[in-house]
Amino acid sequence: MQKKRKECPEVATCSVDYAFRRIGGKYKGRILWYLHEHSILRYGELGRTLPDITTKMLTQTLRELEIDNLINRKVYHEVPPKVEYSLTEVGEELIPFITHLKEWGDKQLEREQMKN
Amino acid sequence: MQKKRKECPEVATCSVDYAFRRIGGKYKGRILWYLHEHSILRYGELGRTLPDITTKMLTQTLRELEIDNLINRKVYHEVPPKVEYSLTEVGEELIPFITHLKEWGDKQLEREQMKN
DNA sequence: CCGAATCCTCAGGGATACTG
DNA sequence: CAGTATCCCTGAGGATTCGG
Repeated sequence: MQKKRKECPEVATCSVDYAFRRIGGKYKGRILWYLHEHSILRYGELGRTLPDITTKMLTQTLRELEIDNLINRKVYHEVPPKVEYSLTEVGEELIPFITHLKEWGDKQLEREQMKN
Repeated sequence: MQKKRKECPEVATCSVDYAFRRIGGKYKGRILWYLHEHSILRYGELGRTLPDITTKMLTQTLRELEIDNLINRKVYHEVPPKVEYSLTEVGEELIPFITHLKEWGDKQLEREQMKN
């Protein structure tokens, strides 16, 4: 264990780890889900949909998702500015599994309700 | 945005966020996946399967998964000691979606190979 | 309206040594 | 073998201010 932490071959080629690094973080799951539900959302709309996020994290997270080719960013050069975000095809491919995960979460939340 | 960060109702009841908090972190995805692949793994076997993990994180992560009722911990009171980990039913319910995610990751990794 | 730029905090994680 | 116990550090994320 823990020798040569970086460049570890197991980690480098593990698709589970690969995928989790791409959708990990505090907000990526919810952003992908909301974009799926609404098809298109503007920057400000996303911000209101995630009440606990700061502009810094919103921008940063959107950039990462864009670089990983999970979302599209469409800029309207108007005044006032307008930017729309939507899922790419690759991003859409993640939806079935986020749906699965959400259903699981709903079930667990219900179970926890039962106890109280 | 960012007023009253904690106890935000949207976050408290969002099942997507709920689920991601339970399977987030650096190792949980891989641990669940390996436990699914092997059915039962001992502490040391898990450690060898995740070459980049430390004993501290391995123990800590296993405890969290156990508290969330995703894995079973079975202790054999022998010398030398022996502890086996396996998925609970609730944990098994996550497998279809981790499978989905893994397939997605494999496909992305292939695409990245193509470019090089 | 949609960010960029700073500065800062803190918790997730790492290294190392020790134990029943 | 299967952990504990410490100490430590990095980087994800937060608060605030400024700009086109």
